[in-house]
Amino acid sequence: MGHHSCCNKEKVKRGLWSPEEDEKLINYVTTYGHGCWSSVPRLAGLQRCGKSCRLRWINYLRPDLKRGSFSPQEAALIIELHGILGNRWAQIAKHLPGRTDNEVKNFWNSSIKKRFITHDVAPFASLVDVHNPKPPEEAPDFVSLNVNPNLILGEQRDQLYLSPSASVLQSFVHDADFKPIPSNDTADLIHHHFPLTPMLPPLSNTASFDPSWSLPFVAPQHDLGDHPQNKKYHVPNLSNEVVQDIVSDMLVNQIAGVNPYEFDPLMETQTVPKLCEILKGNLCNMPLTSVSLENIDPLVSRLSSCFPISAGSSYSQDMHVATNQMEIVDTIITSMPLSSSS
DNA sequence: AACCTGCTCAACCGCTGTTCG
DNA sequence: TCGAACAGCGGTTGAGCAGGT
Repeated sequence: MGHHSCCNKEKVKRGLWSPEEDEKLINYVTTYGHGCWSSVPRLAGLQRCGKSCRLRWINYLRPDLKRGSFSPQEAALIIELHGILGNRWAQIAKHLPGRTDNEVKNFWNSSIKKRFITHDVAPFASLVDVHNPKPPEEAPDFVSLNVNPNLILGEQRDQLYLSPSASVLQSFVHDADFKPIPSNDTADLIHHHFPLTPMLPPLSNTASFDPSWSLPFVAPQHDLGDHPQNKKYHVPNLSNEVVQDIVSDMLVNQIAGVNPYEFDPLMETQTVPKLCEILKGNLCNMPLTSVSLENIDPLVSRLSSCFPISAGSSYSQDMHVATNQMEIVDTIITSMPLSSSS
């Protein structure tokens, strides 16, 4: 098990980087550029291999790196992209400015993947499912809908059609306050709740909006039509507002311990701590004194609409419920530490 | 207080693809 | 065409930490 060729020539240091080493690397790269990485350690006066220097720079020292927890938008996009690209972390990271493949991979493995493993469920279908869809009787219930044809990663246009994957939508439909329609066709169910809407730019005036959310949005280029085979993939296009709402609902329902309908394995446990951090990160970006109703309005408005009115529930959408919702929001906010991330 | 367990994430490993002489 | 050097990627590891007992 030999080391990388550049590491064999002389004794090199391993393990965590010291601040002094970081400083040397930063000084060298910012002054001269990295050039050939194998020569960087010698020229920068470091007892490291070039590979280690490269990794340290790319994953940690690069000035354009974003720090802190993933925003709900980023989380949603990672889930979405992973459904299409699989474990191609570098490809996924390219769509997340300031994030590294390592970061995305760690986030996935620690926060997202586990909930699927826990329930022995394949989180997303691959592209194969698009091109070789199984007949309905062979396909698992949600797999055929897990592929989102509205998310287009076209190199020609370098633009995305962004809409949540069907799995996310299904989770949303389960979790939010939607009255199920009597249909076994989930696409119909989704379409019932999300009439086709053109893709809109992300909201820029909401507290939960992440300024780095800079993916270009374009109107849908085509419709998959009514062909029966296409129908199963015909997920409506959703505005980014709805994407944000979906993630907010995922957060709120779980944080509040709300389970409006039946137990949903896709939405249970494991992701809660991390998603709490995401919400925390967004809210804590505001000065504490400004955490007012106005600032959290998007979240509150979703709370108002998505809390359960299920059979057997005594809740109704009156002021009492609104008060309870606000108490929960307050609880969430006040329970958060003042700062997050490293 | 001590120990255990699980989680996070920086760093490493080993492989593949690309470049260049 | 070939092989060495290099860049880049995904999988894995392990130190450090937090929370539970």
